[in-house]
Amino acid sequence: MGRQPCCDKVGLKKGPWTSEEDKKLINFILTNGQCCWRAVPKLAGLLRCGKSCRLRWTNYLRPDLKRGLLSESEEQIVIDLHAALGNRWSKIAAHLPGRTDNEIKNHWNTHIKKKLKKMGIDPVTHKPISTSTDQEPPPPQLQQESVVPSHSEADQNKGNETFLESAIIEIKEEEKRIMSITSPFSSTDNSDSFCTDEVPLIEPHEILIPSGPSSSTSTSSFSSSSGMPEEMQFSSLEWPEYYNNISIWDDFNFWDLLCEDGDKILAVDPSLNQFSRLVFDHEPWKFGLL
DNA sequence: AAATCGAGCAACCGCAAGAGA
DNA sequence: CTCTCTTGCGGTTGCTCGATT
Repeated sequence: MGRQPCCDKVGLKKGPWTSEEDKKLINFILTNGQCCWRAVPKLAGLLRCGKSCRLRWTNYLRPDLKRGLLSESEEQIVIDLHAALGNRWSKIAAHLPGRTDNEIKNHWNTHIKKKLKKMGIDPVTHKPISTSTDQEPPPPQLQQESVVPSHSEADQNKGNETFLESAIIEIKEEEKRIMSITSPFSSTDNSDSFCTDEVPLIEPHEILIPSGPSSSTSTSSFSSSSGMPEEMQFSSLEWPEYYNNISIWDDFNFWDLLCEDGDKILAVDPSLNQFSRLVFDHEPWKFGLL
């Protein structure tokens, strides 16, 4: 029998995505939402396989993604969850909003692994690396807590502990539930599980606008529960001059966040000190002052 | 200044699970 | 129940870029 490959590889493009491809994919998903990924490339006019589109969206284009390195506290959460769950990156990522499993996996392999080894901790077992074999290993959970290093963020970690406990308990319960399934009818309750691929249709009120370090007049979080926050509306003073001259698609890496609000899209430019905002019609991808 | 090396990360691959016909 | 299709996940690869020689 054999599985059908995810795509007909003949004539399909591979490798890094161009901004033009990104544009097409974002345009399609924001216009139509996520549907059958296999159909996306065809409908969006992309010479990619659906899997590649899904990955690109999930790991890079999704509007709610955080950028940059994981913070100390996030790193600590990853370490603790990894101690409890192992390499279940998607489960770990589910407890770190705005982070993807791929990102966490990469960060683990490039940063955390080294860090733990440097500290004399085996990144696989989370036990102290020791040459002696007669050392009695502590129970897994207690042990992983004991080897986790304390640092200047201890206070924050205290807060994380309860978070982690509940996260781990939640996952354990989910596992128990799965294990205890004896009838197919009991498997339908997965409403409490969170999947990183299920969040593209983010509501405006769910988006937090990060405050820039020197934010003064125009940075704060959404607090309104519906519609476009007033603060996201443009004043001509906030409009960066260069936006009038560039194509947003030439390089939209400057996007930090965007969200749909009716037929509008909000985007934030973190490269500017004051997180200037732009609002534009996403159909037909022209933007300007409102 | 050029060559080499290594770290970091985006993207790919193959397998497994889920869903529906 | 079986088969097929789609999606999700984790491991791995390979490219890019900065650091070092």
